[in-house]
Amino acid sequence: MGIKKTLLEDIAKELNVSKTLVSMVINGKGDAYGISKKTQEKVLAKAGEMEYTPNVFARALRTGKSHLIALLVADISNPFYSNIAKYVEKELASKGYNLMICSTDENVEREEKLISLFAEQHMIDGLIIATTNTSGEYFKKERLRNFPIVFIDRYLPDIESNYVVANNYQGSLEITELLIQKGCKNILALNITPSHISSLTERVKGYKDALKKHDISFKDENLLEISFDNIQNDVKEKLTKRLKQGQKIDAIYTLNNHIATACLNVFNEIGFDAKKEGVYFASFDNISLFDFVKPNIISVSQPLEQIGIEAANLALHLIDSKGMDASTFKKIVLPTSIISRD
Amino acid sequence: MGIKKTLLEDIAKELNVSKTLVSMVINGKGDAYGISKKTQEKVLAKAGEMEYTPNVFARALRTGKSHLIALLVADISNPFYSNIAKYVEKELASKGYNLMICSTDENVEREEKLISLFAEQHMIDGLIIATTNTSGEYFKKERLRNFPIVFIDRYLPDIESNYVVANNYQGSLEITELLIQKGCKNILALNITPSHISSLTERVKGYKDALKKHDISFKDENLLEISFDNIQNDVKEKLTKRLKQGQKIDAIYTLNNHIATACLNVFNEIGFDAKKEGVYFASFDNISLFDFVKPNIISVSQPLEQIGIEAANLALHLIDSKGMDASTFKKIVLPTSIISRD
DNA sequence: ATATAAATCTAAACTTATTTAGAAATTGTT
DNA sequence: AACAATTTCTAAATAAGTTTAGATTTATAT
Repeated sequence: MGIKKTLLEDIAKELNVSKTLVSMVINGKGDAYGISKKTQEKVLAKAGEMEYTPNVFARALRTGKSHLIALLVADISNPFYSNIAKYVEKELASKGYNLMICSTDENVEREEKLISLFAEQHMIDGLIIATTNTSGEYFKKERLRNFPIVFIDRYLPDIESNYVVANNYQGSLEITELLIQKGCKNILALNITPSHISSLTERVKGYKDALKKHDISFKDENLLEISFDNIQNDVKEKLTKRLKQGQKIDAIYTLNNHIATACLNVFNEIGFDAKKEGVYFASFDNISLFDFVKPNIISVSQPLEQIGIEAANLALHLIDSKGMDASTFKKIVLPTSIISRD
Repeated sequence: MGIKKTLLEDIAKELNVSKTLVSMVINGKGDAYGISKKTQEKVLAKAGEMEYTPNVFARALRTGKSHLIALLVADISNPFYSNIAKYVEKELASKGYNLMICSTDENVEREEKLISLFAEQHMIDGLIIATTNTSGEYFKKERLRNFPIVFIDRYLPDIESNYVVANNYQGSLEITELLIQKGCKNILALNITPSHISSLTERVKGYKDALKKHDISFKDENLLEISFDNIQNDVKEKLTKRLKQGQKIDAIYTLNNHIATACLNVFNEIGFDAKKEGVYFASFDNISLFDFVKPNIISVSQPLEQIGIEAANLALHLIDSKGMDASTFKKIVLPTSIISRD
């Protein structure tokens, strides 16, 4: 292993002091423990010279703090999550914390295994999670009580929790209204099923309420439920079928970026030209490349940077006020914006 | 902190055995240490019943292994990296390792700080990195000698190292040849500068060699160097200028997905319609949404999954054969493919 | 029954830091 | 100079595992 790592004890020996003292100084507690300025300087100088870096495991073992926070997302390759991840990391780095990003692959068991590994064993100090779980049952475990957890994107209705989400209801309401203003009456919405996920149910609610608000009656045939396991094929089958029967569609509105991409693929496959057909295409979630995609996409943009920053800071807050504040849950709901691309 | 965590000692006391024995059994070394089957069963049953999970810090402190591998990328929000990250994680998870993904923001100091924090302190067992460093100097440090490091995407020419990269030269050669076959003579390439990065220099080389191979002389005015700090503006300025002067362009070829996106933005801004102008648009790197972007993009697709899997396994191999194998470096170069989208 | 070998188990050391309780050195007071 | 009060520092305990060296117990051979 190349060269031996410098230990506290090595510095202590060099300076003929105790490792206790060295530890105190290096942790910035020299003044608090009444170590003379001169000694402090000596220690810091020697530590620098010997390139001392503390062993994080020994430190974490003793203190119970790792300065590590984990971010669990369903799929890190989804730009929605990878962008949030970037901002979470940046914010945490500025506060002396490191981020572990893990992708659960929308797999509940894997999510629970990771939480168990990281959180229950206190490998991490806090957890930020876009959960794929549909019930809060798992999070009620005794071991997770009082563990700092921040939900992002999605929260679980059946437990009290701290969360940072976009205003899915409002965003969905607004984009639907925009379509209505453009003259659309028959707006076909595509949702993922099973969708106990809070963000999606609220988007559906926003869609329906917008219709109601403008006296358009909701029709079952205008909400396609796409099976998560088989998005591409399911969109192809159900969309093709719907396009052929039922009332003519004025707009297609996908409730997340996954379905949007699947739709675009299907448009290509079946040779459906939305522009020619006079059909608007809209989607919740915004991806920068949407700017160049044909057909034009009207989209709801979530404040990714803000979600990241708020989630990071909320996690740090929970860590600092461990237990003190356990009774009050912070629920942060951030506004979305519509990108219309006419 | 809710309920007290179960310790080895707790199990030992319950069963009236030593914690040594419990540790051995739990680590699957019961047979090796000659613990009777009956006792082993007893221990495992009790451990399950008491929901024992080992303290990773204590374990790592004693063994020097954390079963953690870090993946450092320049920008996790870049789909190229986030996709690789997904596959690396999946592969490692299947082998009992966990992945820490960190984004260095193309910032050399941050990269070095993270490496120092993770690798030099042995917080991680291995490192997979798309380095933003331009020289291998930092990696020659005594402390990093023999530390398992796998470079991905980019390697440093001035040091011997283990790496997994796409065949950037070949891919660039092929896409340039494809453009030439389509009748292009004046192919404008846009590169990032400063580009000591191996992947980019090889793409430039592939581009130039393709021209040479087809007896087309390379012109300086057909290779724009875009400043990394200011991609968008720089592309706008230099591309606009080039479009107005010099010989007419037959194709625009961006050397990575960042510049491709910047170009698309500029096309929009200045109202340049590549199709109308009869200009092909090509880019190294492929993003799934490219399928729907106008103008059509001819692109070089890198084998993201394969890169991820190979990198993960190479890292694990290095960890296993710590030091044994230090003299032979594995250099894995994977083939790319062209996606032509006519 | 006794010595030897094999099987099974354990006490204590060890990993590297932090923290507690208290010792030693210095300063101040009379 | 004697005693108290500060200031400065340290030995030892501690975190929770793994590993080493060796102790017991059981089985086998004579």
